[in-house]
Amino acid sequence: MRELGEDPYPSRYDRTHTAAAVHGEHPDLAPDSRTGEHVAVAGRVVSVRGHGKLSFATVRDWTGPIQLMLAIDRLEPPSHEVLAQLDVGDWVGAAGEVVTTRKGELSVDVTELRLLSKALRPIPSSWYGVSDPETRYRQRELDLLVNEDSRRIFDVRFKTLASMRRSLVELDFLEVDTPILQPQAGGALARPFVTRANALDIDLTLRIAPELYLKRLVVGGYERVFEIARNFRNEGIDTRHSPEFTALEAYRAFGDVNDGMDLTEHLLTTAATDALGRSSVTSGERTIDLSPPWPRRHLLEMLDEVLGRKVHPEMDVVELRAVCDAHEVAYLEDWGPGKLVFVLYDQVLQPTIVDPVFIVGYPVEVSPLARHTDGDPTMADRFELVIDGKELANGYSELNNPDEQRERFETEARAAAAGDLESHPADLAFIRALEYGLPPTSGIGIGVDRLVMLLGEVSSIRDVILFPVLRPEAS
RNA sequence: GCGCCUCUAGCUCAAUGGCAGAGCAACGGACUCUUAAUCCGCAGGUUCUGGGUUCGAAUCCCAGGGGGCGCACCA
Repeated sequence: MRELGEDPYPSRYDRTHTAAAVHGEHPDLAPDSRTGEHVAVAGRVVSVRGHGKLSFATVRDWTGPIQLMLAIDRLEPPSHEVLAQLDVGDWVGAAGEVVTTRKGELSVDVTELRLLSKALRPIPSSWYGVSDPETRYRQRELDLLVNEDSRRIFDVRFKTLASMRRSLVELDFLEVDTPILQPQAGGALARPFVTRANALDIDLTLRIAPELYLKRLVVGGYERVFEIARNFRNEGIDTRHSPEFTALEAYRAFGDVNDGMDLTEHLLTTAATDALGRSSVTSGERTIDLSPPWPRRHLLEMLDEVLGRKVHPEMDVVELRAVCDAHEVAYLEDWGPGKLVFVLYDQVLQPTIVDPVFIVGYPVEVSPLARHTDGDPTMADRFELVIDGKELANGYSELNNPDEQRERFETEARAAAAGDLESHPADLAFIRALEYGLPPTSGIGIGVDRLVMLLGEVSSIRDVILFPVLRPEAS
């Protein structure tokens, strides 16, 4: 191209129409018509069908494909040379009249074809695509370029995020951003990544959850806040866990656990409609109905049904261990009764749930930041949303009594001191904030990646994260 | 972390101990209504890496690397 005086990487192109706009303006043209309308489109060449003096090419922009008709006697110089050198994968701009072919396909009858960027590497076969998972994850740009289904999944992801953000803003929630680098991890039980701040000569941890900072903002007077937070947990990687993942957390002053369920249901059902245009998804052989309202059931009542007997975190650990044994649920010696009740739920009850259910009431022992239930100090006003056997969201009436919070933290700090890498020392700055007064508050957290997995109908979290963490390629 | 599977041309895949191949893409040519265009021609390899067994290894064995899946921990 350079020999012909054509720059293979020009600086700009004046596009007048996207592919979708051309199709949108001419939905029902009869075959072999001419519109007299001239447009300039631009996109990546995905297919070329040459016929000597007449060629067809399909270019795709981010709204979809449009066909170019390239008749040698209507092309103006230097378009002939561009066409002669054209490869699948090149970016081109094409100007000409909107027409339909004899077969009826809407096309641009090109008079000027410009090369916008040359593809030096060949694009994989459009028929077979790229299926090797390693290539798809390492070279996501190639995956997106070739695989329609990959584009579909990320379309679902970003529509879901946009929908939830829109819903929250409409409800007067303020989007905020809180620290990712934190002096001390908190807000969840998880092993953090640790990094070094040279200027301060201290270690910092990457956040495992934004929860404590968001509640401090509510103390500061922000009555409705949310953050779409990238969290980092230094733990195992599998089809449901990524070292970095996205959580949506929202806090609303003066609300309780029921308001949290209302909000969660609203956000998720709206997102499903906005992203998919329907309210059901499939998972393997099963069809999951997402239409509201979703049932709200008490945890202990459901456990009673599935276990055939009552359990409660007030019971003796020996008795609860016997229940675990009877259902082949493994446990550790140092687990208290609340943790045992929780694992019975997690192992026995949760996998049986398909359609959405809000399960309400969790042991305080496994809910260190949730307000305890009035009249029962061993249970917390907390819910989890379970869909298709998986936890998609959870939330609670926030614990705002600083003395009780301090006691809960001290329990966790003892575990940390005993060597538990997922437990953390008491966060004294958070306790101090509670001492200034946190109003009654409803908080929720939604696992965005898992939600997108559900809506996008894929089974690996790597399929919903653009660039998942992988080992570096060998040099 | 442990177990199982996998790695061959740019992509998708054959070849199961006996000359490393096909389709698509690329490259050269023909073709004015194609859309997985068609036709003719041509080229394409560290079979992930290293070692071993064998007359002979993509194939069998050992070690290492990447990836996938499952189990354990977690959301």
